[in-house]
Amino acid sequence: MKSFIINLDVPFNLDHTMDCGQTFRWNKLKDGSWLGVVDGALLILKQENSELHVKSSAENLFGMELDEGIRYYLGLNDDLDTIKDNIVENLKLYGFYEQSVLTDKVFDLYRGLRILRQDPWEMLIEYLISARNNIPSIKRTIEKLCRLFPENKRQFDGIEYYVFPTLKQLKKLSLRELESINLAFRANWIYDTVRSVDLEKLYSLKGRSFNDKLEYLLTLKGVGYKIASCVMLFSLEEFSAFPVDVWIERVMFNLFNVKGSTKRVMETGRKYFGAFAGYAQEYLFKYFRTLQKGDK
DNA sequence: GCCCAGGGGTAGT
DNA sequence: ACTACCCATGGG
Repeated sequence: MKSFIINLDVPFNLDHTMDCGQTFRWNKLKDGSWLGVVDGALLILKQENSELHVKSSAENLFGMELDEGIRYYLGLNDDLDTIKDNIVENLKLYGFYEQSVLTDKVFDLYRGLRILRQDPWEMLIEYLISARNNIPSIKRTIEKLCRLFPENKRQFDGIEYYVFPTLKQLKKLSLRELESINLAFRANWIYDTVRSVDLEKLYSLKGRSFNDKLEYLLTLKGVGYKIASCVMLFSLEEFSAFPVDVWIERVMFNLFNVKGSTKRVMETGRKYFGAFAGYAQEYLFKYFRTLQKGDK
């Protein structure tokens, strides 16, 4: 058990980061702290202004010292000002002045929202579950999937939690067992994908080109442009990836008057927002979704 | 009962 | 390459 404080020397907002739709396994407690399972460890994070209070069940993370591992996971090394400027300038380059003003505003509104460095295998399965599904239901189903493996149960500081199943574990599940946790038509996809995915290949995609990443991901059953983009953006450090879901579809019609196939809208977003289109996507997703829902 | 949800596969153009 | 339709389930 390790407990310490990270002094934040860059803009960071824990609530925005954990509650912008990029992750399904972080949960907020009543006292304002966030609970998550990362690299097999339970992390408890609580932000108090520029202090990030950390409790961890493990001594290190991703083979790094805990402090360094958490900075990496939270994307604290990303230069948010440079990223915002890049996006805003790119929009102006294409003559989208009003859109650049809005994007600038949203970046200020949710200042400190960062893209996490999550696990590619976990993202692949979780976003397969996300297809034509709603966020509360996605979270419940992921939790049920973890609980199919009692051996994955861990305990720390009086809190019980489950680590995400390995490929080997999911391979052992029959189609019926997958269907038993309400995966519906997604059960077939997961059944096929766990039998065809090459994890070594998947992990090696980090550092490859956008097209190389996309090409491989699209070979997996149930993975189309949207899910591939989520895996790339949230776990393969592909910040030009631009996931288009029903919300972003509306946003893109709103901002650029484009509609049509996911591919077409995605390509438009990547072009107009530029190298960090994925960052723009996350901020806009949170902004428009919060607006429509009327909560918070 | 109706509608929708961080979509994708397929068959038909 | 693009489009229309279907896919199961839970929650409002």
